[in-house]
Amino acid sequence: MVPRVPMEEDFDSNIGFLVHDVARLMRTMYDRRMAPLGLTRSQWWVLNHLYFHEGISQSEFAALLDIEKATVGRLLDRLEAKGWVARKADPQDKRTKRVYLTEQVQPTLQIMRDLAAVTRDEAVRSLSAAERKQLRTMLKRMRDDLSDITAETTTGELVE
Amino acid sequence: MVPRVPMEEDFDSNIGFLVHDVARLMRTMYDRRMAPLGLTRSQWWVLNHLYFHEGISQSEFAALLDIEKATVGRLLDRLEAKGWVARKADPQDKRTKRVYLTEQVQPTLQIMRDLAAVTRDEAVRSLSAAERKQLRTMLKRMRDDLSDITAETTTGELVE
DNA sequence: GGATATTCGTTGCCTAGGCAACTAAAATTT
DNA sequence: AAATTTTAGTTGCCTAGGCAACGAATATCC
Repeated sequence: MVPRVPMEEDFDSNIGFLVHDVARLMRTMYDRRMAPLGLTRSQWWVLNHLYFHEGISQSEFAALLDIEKATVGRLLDRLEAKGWVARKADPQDKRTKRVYLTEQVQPTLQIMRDLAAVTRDEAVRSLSAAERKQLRTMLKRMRDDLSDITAETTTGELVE
Repeated sequence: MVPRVPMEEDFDSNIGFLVHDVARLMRTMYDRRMAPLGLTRSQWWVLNHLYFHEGISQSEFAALLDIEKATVGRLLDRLEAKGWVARKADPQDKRTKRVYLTEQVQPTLQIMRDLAAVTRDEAVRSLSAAERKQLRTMLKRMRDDLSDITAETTTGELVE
């Protein structure tokens, strides 16, 4: 039996939709600002992770980013087309491809980080330092919980 | 001059990406659970708003949801195809179409709300009541700030 | 060692969302 | 009143993301 919540008051304060909304607004802002550089936020996200995990396989990468292999593959297609990323065959395993950053992406990466910082600051400009810290903590806990649940329901029974 | 933040430590705690991640995980969970009912979260979002604003025009609707007219239009296409929504011509203005819920969507709406509540609870299950309240407050402030900035930069000069 | 499982990456098909360009219609200016 | 501008909605093209199915390659299990 699910607890019934009165929709009318809960509507605008629904955490799910608030998160969704804030994420969408931030994404749009990032993307709009980064568009002149020909880079989306997701692409930047990929490049940044790659910076710390050069030579990772696509499957490992998908697990790391917690997105589908197909999504990673297509993100890499676009990045490779722009010459920012290179896929190299693994000598041990003919199935796997390992991913590397190219030289020419480095300057772009730096600009991106700076632009991202600006946008991020705008999003949290009305939050105090203490609030930001709290927010981070809460979001991390939510993310970790959700990751666990996703993992459970993906690899096994659904909800019951 | 943009302040430089060391990426390594900031990476996992980047509020922008945390929000993005949590939003994605919640969306995926919602959608997965709602898939058997043939409804996505965005569609449910639209239907729920419509419940409180029957007869709204598509442009007003886009402004209300803070998404593009094109996006609203296509969401309505799918919902109309499923018979959950009806577009009717405005008698005063031949350009505008007004949107209404159909009868047969009502039971689905109720089920959706219950399912959504379950998923939402899972996402915040490790947060105390006080924390949830704080989180809501902060997210609202972020959303409102971002909305303002988006409105500014959309209708006028960019960043400078 | 051969049959079966699993894994890796791709492809196809779906929704969602943004931006830009367009048409029709209405509103405003001159 | 005619010309211009604005508005409403659609369409096209793009990225992102999920799920499912697939072929090739590897692992595992008799």
